Amino acid sequence: MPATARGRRSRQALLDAARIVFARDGFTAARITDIADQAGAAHGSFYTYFKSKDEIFLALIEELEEDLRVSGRGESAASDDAYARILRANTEYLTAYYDNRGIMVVWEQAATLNPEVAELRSQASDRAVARVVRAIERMQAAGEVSPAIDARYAATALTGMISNFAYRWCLRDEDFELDRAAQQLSLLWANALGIPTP
Amino acid sequence: MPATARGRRSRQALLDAARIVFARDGFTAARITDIADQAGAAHGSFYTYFKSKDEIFLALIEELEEDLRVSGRGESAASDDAYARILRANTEYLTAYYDNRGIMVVWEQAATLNPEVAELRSQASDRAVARVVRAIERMQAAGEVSPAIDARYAATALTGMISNFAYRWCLRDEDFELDRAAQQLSLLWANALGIPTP
Amino acid sequence: MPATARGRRSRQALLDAARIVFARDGFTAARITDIADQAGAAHGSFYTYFKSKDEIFLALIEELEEDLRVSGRGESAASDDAYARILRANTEYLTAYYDNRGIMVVWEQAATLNPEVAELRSQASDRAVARVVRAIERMQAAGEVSPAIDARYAATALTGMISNFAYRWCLRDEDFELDRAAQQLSLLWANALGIPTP
Amino acid sequence: MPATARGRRSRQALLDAARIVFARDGFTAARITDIADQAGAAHGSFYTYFKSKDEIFLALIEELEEDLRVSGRGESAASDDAYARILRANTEYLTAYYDNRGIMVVWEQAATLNPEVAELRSQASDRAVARVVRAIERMQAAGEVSPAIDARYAATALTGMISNFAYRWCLRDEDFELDRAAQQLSLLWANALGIPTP
DNA sequence: TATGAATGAGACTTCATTCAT
DNA sequence: AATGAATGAAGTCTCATTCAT
Repeated sequence: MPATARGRRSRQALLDAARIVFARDGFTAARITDIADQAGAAHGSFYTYFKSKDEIFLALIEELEEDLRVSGRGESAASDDAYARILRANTEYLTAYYDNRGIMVVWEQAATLNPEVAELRSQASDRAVARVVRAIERMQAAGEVSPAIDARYAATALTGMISNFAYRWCLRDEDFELDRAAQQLSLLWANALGIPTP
Repeated sequence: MPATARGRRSRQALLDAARIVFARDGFTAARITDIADQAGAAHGSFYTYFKSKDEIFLALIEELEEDLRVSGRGESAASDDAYARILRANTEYLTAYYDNRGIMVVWEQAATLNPEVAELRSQASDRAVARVVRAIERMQAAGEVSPAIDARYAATALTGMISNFAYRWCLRDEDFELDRAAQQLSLLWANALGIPTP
Repeated sequence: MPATARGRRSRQALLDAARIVFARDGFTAARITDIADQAGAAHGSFYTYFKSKDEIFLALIEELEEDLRVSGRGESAASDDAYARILRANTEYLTAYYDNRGIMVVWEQAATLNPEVAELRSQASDRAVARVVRAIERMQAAGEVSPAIDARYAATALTGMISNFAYRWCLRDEDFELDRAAQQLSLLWANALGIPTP
Repeated sequence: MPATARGRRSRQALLDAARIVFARDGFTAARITDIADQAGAAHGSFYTYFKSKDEIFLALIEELEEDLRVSGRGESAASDDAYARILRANTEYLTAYYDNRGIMVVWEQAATLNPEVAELRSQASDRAVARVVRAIERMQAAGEVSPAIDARYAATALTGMISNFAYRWCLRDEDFELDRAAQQLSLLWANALGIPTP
């Protein structure tokens, strides 16, 4: 981290610029020059703060995950039933994805190009899968979900269903509505596991 | 198309080489030189048959889709029930994806880089979604699926669930088993729509 | 020269094609492939008859000069006065240039690129200059042209005036009229040398 | 334009190098590499300042025209008669052409290859023609030049006579003398229009 | 002779990264 | 810290010419 306030400002300007440029041009097509220009900095100044295009992208993703995590901190009343929890989680995810759709789509792209980005992407997925695995197993223990369901397969499939839906929606700007999507996806999710729905 | 048999052989050799190189190196890292080398041809010969890396990739995808379509021609006994049809379709899809996993994963990558590839990818998705939309609507008309389900949202979500599962499985070589995956995914799919399962 | 009639036909087809392609694309941009295509021949057949692009161009120029020489054989009545002879020569030159304007313009271009073509071009110029030098000297001997005129400078300048006019006219398709141009240029030419005009 | 003095020096070094290389090798044969080498710069540095060979050539021509314009600013005493003015203009033109003969000859070549260069070339010609047209019309109005002369045809022909003479002279390094050429060409020019000569 | 595929030298251009000021 | 110029590796593509059938 830069020592001076001025340095921190410059670094942040580059990060903000990178978010815009990556979202606009994609990972591959984005050029260091463009990011520096967008930040109002000289070409060479970029390297004062980041070693490479990959590095700034990783920093950007970290910042993004921080944002997503904060926005995901909805108050989950203990009294919520299973369906309500699913609905809220899906709504939050879709909202966050849509709000950051430019960079989310590029993240998927960058993950196909850079192993470290791929690793970050995988870890995020894995965390989500693990959370869902635990939830399913808890419900199976409580007799609320059939033992015929394999928690790991199901968690992978269902989280993938949500993230892929979000990706397609945002990538091609398809005509879906946020609330309806959250409701329909949650319905499918709950039905798939045999959880009662309203 | 080349006029002589020799020409057709050369072209095919380049396509075969491209499949290997793309699967090994990814779309971006693959170089024309490598493809020509792999095909045992001179550098310039590549350009006798293809104008660019993008063009040969598109040709490769067309060939691939042809292959997938052929392998998808399973005999569907009229007596099949809904679940059996879902299971067979999913099994076929996962099998084909796995058999071609190298190039399938690169296809996803290339789709993020080249608009024409993206278009092909989208069309393939759209066709699958459209098929499932029709099936759901038919079952809704027959009272087998609840009218609370929005066919378009559901078809997008469920096909996405399958293809995303296949992608993650093949991308990271995760420890899933083909038959179990097909069975679990089909179970989730059927449950989600309220279709009876064994 | 090809031994068989078929061979001679092929060679001529290539020459005709070359004239079209060179006139259309210019010397540099014209490709062997295009010439062969235009002639309805295979790419490789070109080399049965010509060693290179330069060679076919030289052959073409020879053919062209033959044509020009034939068309320049106007009957020059002995009774003609000097102005009439000048007018006829200029009219013939401009007519021939205009009729072959596509290739004439390319000839000028090719002369800047290929030494042999430049040599041919120079020889043609030199012949024209030499003819005019002789004519001026004859007229000076006869007291019809002032001895203050240097025949070599004048002949170079006046033939250049005509050919440059033709070049500009045809290159940019400028709005000049053949008869008026011939008349005006001849008037300038005759005046320049002090030869009586009508 | 470069922001720093160092940048401007580098750009100028490339322009100077280009002038040498183009004059030596011609437009087509000149390579970017050679220009960079000649300027003592790295290959890639060329592209810091110019997008292509065409672009640097155009910049070079602009610089050249600036030079020519400056050198053409001879003091024209109002007392000059028509012949004196013609003689001075021709002397200046031939001098400038000869001094820059290397690049002037290449300019003619490049004009046959690049439309933008051709356009610049044409504009320069057109300006010269327009100036002469006005001069002739003025003299016709004053009764000094016969109305039988068509000003546009004559101006095109006479300026072409001069420039073509210069071109041939410099292209083949023909044995002409600057002063004698200027005097002879001016004599022909004046005679052609019926202007009194010494 | 005709064909069309094969070859490979050679030029151009991009842009991430380094460096001098 | 900031600037902007300098570097050069790396890859693409063209096309005249050669060759095998």
